[in-house]
Amino acid sequence: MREYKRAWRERNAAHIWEYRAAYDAEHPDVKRAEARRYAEKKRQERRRKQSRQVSSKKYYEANKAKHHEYTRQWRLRKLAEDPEGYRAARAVIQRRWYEKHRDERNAKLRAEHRENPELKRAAARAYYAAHAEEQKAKRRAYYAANREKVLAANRAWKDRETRRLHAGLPPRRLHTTPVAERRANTAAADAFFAQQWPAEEVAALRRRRGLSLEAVEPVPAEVVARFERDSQRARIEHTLATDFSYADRARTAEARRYLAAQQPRGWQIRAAAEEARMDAIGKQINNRLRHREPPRRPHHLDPAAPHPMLSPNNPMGMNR
DNA sequence: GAGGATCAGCATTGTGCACT
DNA sequence: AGTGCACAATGCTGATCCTC
Repeated sequence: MREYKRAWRERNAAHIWEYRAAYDAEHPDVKRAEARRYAEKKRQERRRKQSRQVSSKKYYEANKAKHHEYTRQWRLRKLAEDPEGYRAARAVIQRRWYEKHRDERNAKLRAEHRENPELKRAAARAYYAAHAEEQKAKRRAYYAANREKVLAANRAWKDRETRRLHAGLPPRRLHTTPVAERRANTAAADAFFAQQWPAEEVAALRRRRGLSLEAVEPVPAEVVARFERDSQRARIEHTLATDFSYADRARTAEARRYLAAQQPRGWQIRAAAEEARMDAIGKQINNRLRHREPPRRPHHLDPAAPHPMLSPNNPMGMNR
């Protein structure tokens, strides 16, 4: 009977709709009352659901230990009943969760590792020590399977090293900063940038350097003129480089001649001197930041062993 | 080939809610 | 009041890739 009625309603949906609309138009008060009843019913449902949640939560909080024990037993039972099926079902659920929280979780793992890398390192060292041969065999198998890839990576590395040596650059050493050092750096930066200078101290500093406001000389007209010339030159250079309406060669040459004419006599000499001065500053900074002796950890199995990089046969020792 | 960083995946435990 | 289960989170281990 139910099925028959459902089919009938489906067949006559348009008719029912018309009939309802006509009835509602004739009895607006009935329609309103119906709407109110419906809204009230929904509200009640929501309230009931909420109170169920609250009481469930209360019950859970009151019987937490019991519930944990129950859940533990339930899981053991399920596992015993059907180990394969249970594991598979669980894996699906976990997979779902993992897909949804992949980035978040990985970020968390990275942060944890950064906070305390020793934990993981110690475990890795122990593992390597216990499975040295196995690991080496795996490495060899990987090499056998990916020989070209490994060789290409080695070539790329050697090329880079060669370029570095020719350019006279210091060795490139990537290393993470230990937690303690990171903390100290942050604290120092905070102390430096957040420090408040009392007005009288600022005044004292200025006096000591002959920078008191009264003593500041007006900027010489010549310096102002040079600054304005340089600014204009930079603007023109920028326009030439970016505005295609200046693509015409003759006009470009003309503009350059104009720029040259604008420069005061001897500007090339002065520019070279400035260049040399900037170079000297750059070198100083470079020297200060250079890693002279890159940090090394002793060999994890044999702390007395020389580092492979120091081996005369190791191509990586080329920078020594 | 050593050792580090990162990530995936399984194990374990905790939490909350629907349902009986 | 109690059960059952999905989702959430963390622990632990090993795989893979990277740098040197």
